[in-house]
Amino acid sequence: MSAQNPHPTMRDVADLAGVSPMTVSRALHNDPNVAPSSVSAVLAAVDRLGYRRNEAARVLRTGRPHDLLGLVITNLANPFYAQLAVGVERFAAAHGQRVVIGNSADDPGRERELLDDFRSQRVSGLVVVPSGPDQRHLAPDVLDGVPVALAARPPRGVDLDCVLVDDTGGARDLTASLVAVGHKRIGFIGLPTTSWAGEQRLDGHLSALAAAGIGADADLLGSTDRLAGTAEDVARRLLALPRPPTALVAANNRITVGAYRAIRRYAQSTALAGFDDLDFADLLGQRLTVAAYDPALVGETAAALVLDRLRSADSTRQPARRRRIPVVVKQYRTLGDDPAVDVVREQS
Amino acid sequence: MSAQNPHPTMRDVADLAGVSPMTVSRALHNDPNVAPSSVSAVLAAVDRLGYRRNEAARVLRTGRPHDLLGLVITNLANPFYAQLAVGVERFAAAHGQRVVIGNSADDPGRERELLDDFRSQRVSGLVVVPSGPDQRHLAPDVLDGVPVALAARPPRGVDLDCVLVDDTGGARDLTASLVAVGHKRIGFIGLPTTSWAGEQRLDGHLSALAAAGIGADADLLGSTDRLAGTAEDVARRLLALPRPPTALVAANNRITVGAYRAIRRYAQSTALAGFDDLDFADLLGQRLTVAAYDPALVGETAAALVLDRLRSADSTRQPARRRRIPVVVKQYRTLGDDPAVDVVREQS
DNA sequence: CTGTTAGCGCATTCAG
DNA sequence: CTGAATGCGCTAACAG
Repeated sequence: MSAQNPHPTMRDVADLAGVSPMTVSRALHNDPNVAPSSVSAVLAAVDRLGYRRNEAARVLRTGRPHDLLGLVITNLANPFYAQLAVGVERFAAAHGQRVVIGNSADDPGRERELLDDFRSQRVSGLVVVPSGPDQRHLAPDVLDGVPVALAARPPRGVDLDCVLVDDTGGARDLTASLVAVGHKRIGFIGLPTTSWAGEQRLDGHLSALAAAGIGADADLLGSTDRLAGTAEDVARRLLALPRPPTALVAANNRITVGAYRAIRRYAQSTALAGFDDLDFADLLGQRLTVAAYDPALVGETAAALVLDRLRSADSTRQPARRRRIPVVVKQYRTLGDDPAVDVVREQS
Repeated sequence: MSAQNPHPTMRDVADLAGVSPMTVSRALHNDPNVAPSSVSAVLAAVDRLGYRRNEAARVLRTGRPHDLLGLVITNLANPFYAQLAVGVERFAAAHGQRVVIGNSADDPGRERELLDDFRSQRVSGLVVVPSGPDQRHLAPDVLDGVPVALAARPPRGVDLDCVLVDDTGGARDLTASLVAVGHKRIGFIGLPTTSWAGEQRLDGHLSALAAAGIGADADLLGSTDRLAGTAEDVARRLLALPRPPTALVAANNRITVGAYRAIRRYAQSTALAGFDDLDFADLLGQRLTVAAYDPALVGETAAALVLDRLRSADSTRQPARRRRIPVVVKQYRTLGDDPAVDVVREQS
């Protein structure tokens, strides 16, 4: 209860319990070869002193890493990555591991700093959303065997465990859902093509068109590079074409919102489909189709890959594994679609 | 480059550099009393071996805590707390501290576990979003002087540094903004009254009414307890009153969305104001007033309080401090308010 | 079942 | 400017 010695050690506990430090250590590790009477004496002393094992000493002595996972994320403020972090934390906690988080802000230099830090801390494993063009600095030999899994982006320049979203399949299904209801001129607003997801989602879109026998019209392919302007600008430009599209596909949630703005203003009959779920989708005055998946599952799966490697002895020898997170297409109706709309008051 | 000895020590570096471990230590600490030639020899050896200081050994030896802040959060999946975490991480990183995050899921038991863990890890400070009815377990003496700051919720049963949002003032201003445009019958949908923010926001609402000389009508006060049903249900009930309110105030973002649904369906002319900002507010088919603040600032401020205490020697002696995060009222127009609406295509 | 010995890697202290 | 000795708190490996 009362704090006198700020950090009592095993010695202190041992003295109070009238045993040796070794017995304390054993008792605290649930070693069966300790007399019950000793155990209770130790526990009592621990309680009285407020003793807490010094992790640093334990780590130093055993040479084993902390039960600590390092998570390097590009942007915790983005709900997608926040959810991913939730998934990592959840899985880690369920397996007795803590999580240290670092924000790389998509800066490869900062990413390296964080990795350095984490390794100095002797983390037992790493989950990384990589930011640079290449991940050779994450190769098993340079990491001295600390297991790592990439999340949301694929390894480049080296083969590593990774968890990816089914971008291509999701985008294909999204576009296919528009084709299925008769759309033939479908505009696409993509991410910068330098981004992995951007490339994949464009591929998916194009393959859906090809499968439907619709020729790709270059005029209908927009993207939100820095030059092209905001998603809303790009959408507006597409809607202003001589032969405008009857539907728009947006490559992520932010783009979907931009496209929505443009549609509401300039061409309200245009259909809209977007990658990523929107939790306020039913509040919009527009039907919306989305390609949805569970970002937390990405984190959970990545953590699972890391912990799995941690458990298996010859971790370094196993080949890199890939996991793919499924994407499903969902339709949202608007509030206005509800037959009950405008029924006004119930009683009154 | 090549990894041979998985964890080279100072000894290894010293041997390779042809100096003693002590010189390595000094060189790595930028001790001025080291010959430049030794420094460069050490640095070269470090680089060649991929040496990295063992934090556990350093911590053990110095007795000082890690440069590590523990963050206990109730729900990382909630954007509010995710932003708060961003703020903590940002401030910590700017001051050379890492952050360990744990999700308590609002469970006081889990919170204690996490705190225990963090203290075993010898974190240098703590930021906690407390979940229990009382925070005596965070008192300075039971924490042996590890500085702690509460975020988003006030201390109970003990006086601690804390950072709170100006719930009362924000709610007051929110309601006042409705009064200012002539509303006299204003419905309020609150949080469960057991919640700190719930209480404060209700207070603010009532004080705005009182200031305007509007008597509080109990019929117009709803809340989203478990019994009362969802926010949408409560809103609908208010709108169905014999003399329905002309405006609704929602006590947080989720409630705002529920109220919005009810208004769109049953009483579209009702004005709406809500606590918390909504990043898609302008997409709704309804003008909206919100009481907005910066959640990341809550985290930053809490981290600042902790680090400040860390720096000052006699930290325990200082009285507990309180910081209040300002809340501002913002008006959103809808897309439909835009004069450019329905201008259709630009060129065509 | 229990205790003793020894050393993990580093930084403080003191002596060159 | 440099090095040798010492011990932080803990636990593996060995005695009892």
